[in-house]
Amino acid sequence: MGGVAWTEEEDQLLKKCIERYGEGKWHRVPLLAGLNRCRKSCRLRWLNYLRPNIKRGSFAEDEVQLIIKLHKLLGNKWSLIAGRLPGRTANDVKNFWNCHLSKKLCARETEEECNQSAMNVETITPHPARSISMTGSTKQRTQDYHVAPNSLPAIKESSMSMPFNFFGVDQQGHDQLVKEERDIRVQEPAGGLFIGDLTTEDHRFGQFDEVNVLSRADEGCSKWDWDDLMLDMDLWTDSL
DNA sequence: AACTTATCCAACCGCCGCTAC
DNA sequence: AGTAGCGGCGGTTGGATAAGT
Repeated sequence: MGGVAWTEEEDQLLKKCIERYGEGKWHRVPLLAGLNRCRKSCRLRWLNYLRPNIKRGSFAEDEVQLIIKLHKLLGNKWSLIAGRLPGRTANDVKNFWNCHLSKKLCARETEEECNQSAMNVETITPHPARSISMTGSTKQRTQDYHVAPNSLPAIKESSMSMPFNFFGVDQQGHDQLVKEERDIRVQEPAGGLFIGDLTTEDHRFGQFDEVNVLSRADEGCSKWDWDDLMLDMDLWTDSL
């Protein structure tokens, strides 16, 4: 291996130490646990191997698809990608990518490039059937999203009191307040971060070709980062 | 069976950003 | 403002194992 392998005894010592003192303060762990390992080794061993609920074994097809999608959006941000795959560690995801996906995708891309140039076909981006644009209060960013009805992700328990106003754009191009929502429910941290109440099934949205979601700047920002929010909008819409 | 090559993955290394002083 | 210490991250390494010849 890359270094000296951990023994069963060392694992037990580390596990007991974390159970007793909790995670964090890694600089103290070697001393507290009585281990002849550096803080980084202890942290890594815990995060990648000893931590409860770590999923072992091969990646399921849906996990693979999610990794590909996330990597497209985030690049080599393994910890962020792993954060959205319950039970998977950043190291697992990174290894899996390096061993399996990078080669596979590279081969596929080369093949596609050959096909493209051979056929001289122009790629056409489909026009969204219905779009949603979002504007954050702290980081201005607007983008159109394709939203298909009845295909929204499941909502898990969590919430943030971030006020949003839903504006519909009518046929004359005028904004109309459709809905005011305070509690935007989200899924976090491991399974992603989705806006829960943004639903085109809402009959009030049906009359509009476009819905704008605007946070109210006067209320400040929540603990969730807009980048996360936007990422999940990307994921959500990309999967449709 | 013996050897070589490829693949997997745990562990290490160096860097970065944050925080406290 | 500068610096040290820390946690965290991504890239890399190299031993173990599987697959191929």
